[in-house]
Amino acid sequence: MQLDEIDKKLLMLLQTDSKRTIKAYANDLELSNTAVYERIRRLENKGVIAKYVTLLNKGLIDKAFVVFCHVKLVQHIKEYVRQFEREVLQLEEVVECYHISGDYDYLLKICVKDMEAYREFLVGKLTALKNIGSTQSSFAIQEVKYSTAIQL
Amino acid sequence: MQLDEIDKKLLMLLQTDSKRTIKAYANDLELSNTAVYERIRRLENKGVIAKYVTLLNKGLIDKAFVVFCHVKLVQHIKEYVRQFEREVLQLEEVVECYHISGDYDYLLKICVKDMEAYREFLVGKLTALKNIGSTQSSFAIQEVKYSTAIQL
DNA sequence: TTTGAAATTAGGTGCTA
DNA sequence: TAGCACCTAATTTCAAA
Repeated sequence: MQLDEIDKKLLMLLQTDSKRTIKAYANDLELSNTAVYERIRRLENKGVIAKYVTLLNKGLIDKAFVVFCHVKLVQHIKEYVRQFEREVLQLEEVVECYHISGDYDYLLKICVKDMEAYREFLVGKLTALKNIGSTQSSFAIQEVKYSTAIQL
Repeated sequence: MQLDEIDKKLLMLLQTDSKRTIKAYANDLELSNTAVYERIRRLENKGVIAKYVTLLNKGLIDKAFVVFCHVKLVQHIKEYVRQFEREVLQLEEVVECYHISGDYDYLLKICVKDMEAYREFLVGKLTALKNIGSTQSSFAIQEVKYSTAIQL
């Protein structure tokens, strides 16, 4: 997918705030309304723009307790791996999950209310899954940076 | 902040897709246009709704190489810690950074084009910072789950 | 530039503390 | 009676062609 400099600037603006008017983006880019409108349509159709979402303040909705959990599986048979990944998708507390290189197989980011809620998640849901070997939890002491924007 | 069941449903809808019309949310919630409009306004003013953003498809913009980097500082004097955190905020490749418990001090999530770009980031920017002790990088083999939505 | 649709505002009702 | 959440309807603004 080829993006010119205007596309990149536009995408940076959209990543920062998706609720401004097209006219506002057009002003910033020194383009016409229509030109910007068509670029956005094109970027949506090509799939570069994946979705428009609302971000919440975790502190105000009682989900400020963030934990990173490294998970090791017992066996790495394709079938078991697939099953684990399918099950993780269903766990509402898990906001991110990556299959990673290194000592552990997976890294999960979990958002819950507090330590008690995390314990319930860990004992009642995560380690209750088949094929989980060991886990190691790191607690977020502070969120230094959180961004959904990718620099272009 | 007190959220009733309607607020929670509304926030789930907004987290999933922020570009639908108010009428559409109103239909789903079986409320009037105005009632939904005023709830959204209230949630914005209270700060529960932090912002509206556009999410991009990392694969289509050459930033599909995701790395988790654990960082240990040499010294933990408040001044040095603050400086490190200030500098991390300026690193455009770093999309998330958490001060965490455990063997390492920080966990960074980094999005770049490829291994070569990561090497340049690591050598040219991250380990060039003052007070960095050791780092350990884990590469994302696969993104199993990525969500900005928090379950309410 | 125009037009239809959407967001926003205005004005009023009923419930609850 | 004050405050809140909701309604319908009028108005303004914007996306879309």
